[in-house]
Amino acid sequence: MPDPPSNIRPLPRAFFARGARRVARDILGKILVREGTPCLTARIVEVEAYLGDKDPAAHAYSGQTLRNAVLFGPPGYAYVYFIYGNHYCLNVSCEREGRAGCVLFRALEPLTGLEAMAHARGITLHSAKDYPKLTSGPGRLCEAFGITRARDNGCDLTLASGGLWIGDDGFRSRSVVLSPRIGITKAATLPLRYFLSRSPFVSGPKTSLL
DNA sequence: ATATCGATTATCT
DNA sequence: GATAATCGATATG
Repeated sequence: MPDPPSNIRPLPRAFFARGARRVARDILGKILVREGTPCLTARIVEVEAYLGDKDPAAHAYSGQTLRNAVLFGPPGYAYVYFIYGNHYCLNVSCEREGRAGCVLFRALEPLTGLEAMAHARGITLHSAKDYPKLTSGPGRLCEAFGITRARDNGCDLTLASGGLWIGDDGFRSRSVVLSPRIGITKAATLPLRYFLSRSPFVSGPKTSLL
């Protein structure tokens, strides 16, 4: 059974046409969907906001290049980049054309298609304690969903027909907390990482600020 | 639980 | 030529 996402509606473009911090906070609890057989779905539990050309930690900081061009386009599109010679990372563009804010996906709670995700990750699921190894971490979630730059960069994440999209099933997030962003050296103290403090699928420390 | 380190390549200086 | 929005393995407390 292909697990059709019957009660999941795509988020409208207007959702993404806001500042990266608000999009980051509100996108927690939404669902990342990869159409296919089976359909892969997972709830977003950890993200980071990147603020565009004023943010020293953002890829847009030094202006537009071929690599980061999607960030300077309209909101709601996938920016996928390759890092450390090994991993892809997924972002969604925010704000509006010419404004390069975005949100980085850091961790998901897998909902459907877990065996397919495990296969894509090259691991075997022995018990529930293996589930976080599927999608906890920016590189891991991309591997689980088969996300690559060649395949998904520039994809419209508001279109269910696009193969990769972001949906809302009415879930209301509890206990959203903030912390500094992970793995960066510039602007490393700003509290721009958003996560659900109750979720066991969050990557990295669960100590919050504020 | 936290710390350190090697792998591996696109992108930019 | 240096760097990087990471991961997995290893070491140590």
